[in-house]
Amino acid sequence: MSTSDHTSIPAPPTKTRILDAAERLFASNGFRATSLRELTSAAEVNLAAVHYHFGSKEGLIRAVFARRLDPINRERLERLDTLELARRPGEPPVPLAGLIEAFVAPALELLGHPDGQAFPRLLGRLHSDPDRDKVRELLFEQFDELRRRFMPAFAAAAPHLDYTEICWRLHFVVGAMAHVMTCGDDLVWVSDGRIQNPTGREAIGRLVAFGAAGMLAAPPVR
Amino acid sequence: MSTSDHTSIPAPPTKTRILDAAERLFASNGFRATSLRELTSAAEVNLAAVHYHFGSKEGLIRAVFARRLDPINRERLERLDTLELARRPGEPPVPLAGLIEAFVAPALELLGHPDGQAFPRLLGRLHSDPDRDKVRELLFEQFDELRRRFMPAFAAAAPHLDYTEICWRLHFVVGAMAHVMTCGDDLVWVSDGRIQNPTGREAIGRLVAFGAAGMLAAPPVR
DNA sequence: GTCTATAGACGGATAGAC
DNA sequence: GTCTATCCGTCTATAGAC
Repeated sequence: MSTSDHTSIPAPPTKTRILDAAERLFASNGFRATSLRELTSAAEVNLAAVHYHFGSKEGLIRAVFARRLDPINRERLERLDTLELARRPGEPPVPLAGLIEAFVAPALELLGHPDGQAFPRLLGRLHSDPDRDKVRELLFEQFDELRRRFMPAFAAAAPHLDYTEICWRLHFVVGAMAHVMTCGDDLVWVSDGRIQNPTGREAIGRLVAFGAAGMLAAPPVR
Repeated sequence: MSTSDHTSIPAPPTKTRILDAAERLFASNGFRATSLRELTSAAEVNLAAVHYHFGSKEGLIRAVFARRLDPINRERLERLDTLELARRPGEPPVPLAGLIEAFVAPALELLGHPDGQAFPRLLGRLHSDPDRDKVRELLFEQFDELRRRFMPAFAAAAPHLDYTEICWRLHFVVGAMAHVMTCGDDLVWVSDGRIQNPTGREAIGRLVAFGAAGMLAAPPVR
């Protein structure tokens, strides 16, 4: 209070400035290709501040993921709760489209959002990134709970498929979702410019329609 | 001839040994994380041989992609030729499932193949890799031809969709395909071990069934 | 074509003053 | 909490002998 100017917007604290710059630079250039020197210059903080606040470069990337992923996965589970609580016993199971939307929407909604706009690239790339083991333990707990909650719901909603076929098709849905998060630019290219700035909202609607139809298809002959 | 032992299998030439090691290491650890020292040790060649044969590390990665991608994309176009030539004028268009298979099979078939087994990881990650610009020019020409040939075929096969909707759904199919190529391990995990060593053949059949059903779905309401 | 040796730059991490 | 200065390892690339 003593030295602050009560009319100016205070600059975010050092820790937040580092996280913001890290999210943006890791998303666009990758983890390994982003040096701490480049990162701290962009954040306008001292090089040593990263080690003070996060211990190491690896600790920083873990913090970057934790900050965004916690709320996303919490919302996924809350949406699933809502769907399941709205269903009375004896009624048909929660429909596939609802389950898919509960899973993909919380992640894709960040696409158009000004805050955390860069994070989807990072999250989508996570699945194929060679550095994913740096955040593996962090993610494992959360994703394991997602799996425990969503898999039975999908099994009930798709009684025409055996368990392995459901896994395959969810794998396809996750791949499509990740691709939208990482490669919006490719969409501009394949459409020859007819698609511009795809928003999270339209991505969600289209992916839910596509994914639900794919999940509903008869299983392929062996 | 003068010094070779005619009873032993000759070791592959230096250039091939470098390409093989590079493909394997780039696939598992990524481009930036793989040093030329590690690579040349694994290939049992001298460090300077990379620069002699490929000019630079960047030239090497371009050569790694060119070696595998040329035949894959050639086969995609040949399969499309076959489908279109088998169709007489006046008959219904080439079905969606056939088009999807023509596109995804040549890439996914490498999954179980002993030679070039590592390449799919590399290819699948390509879409989201921050280093993709290092091979962008190389890929652009080939993918542009794929787009020119496949897009009209999909448009004819999916008259219920407008052009942008087709682009979105192909984007989903490509994402699913890429995810299968990079993340077979995830499939083992989500299925709780019930799926082991997914082969290219079963991936193709399942993805074609899923993707064709997704493409056939009615477009979502705006 | 293949090797050794080394240049030249950059990386993450840390000590210690303030 | 923040800063400067620096350690020490690793990297790509190249020069030049063979």
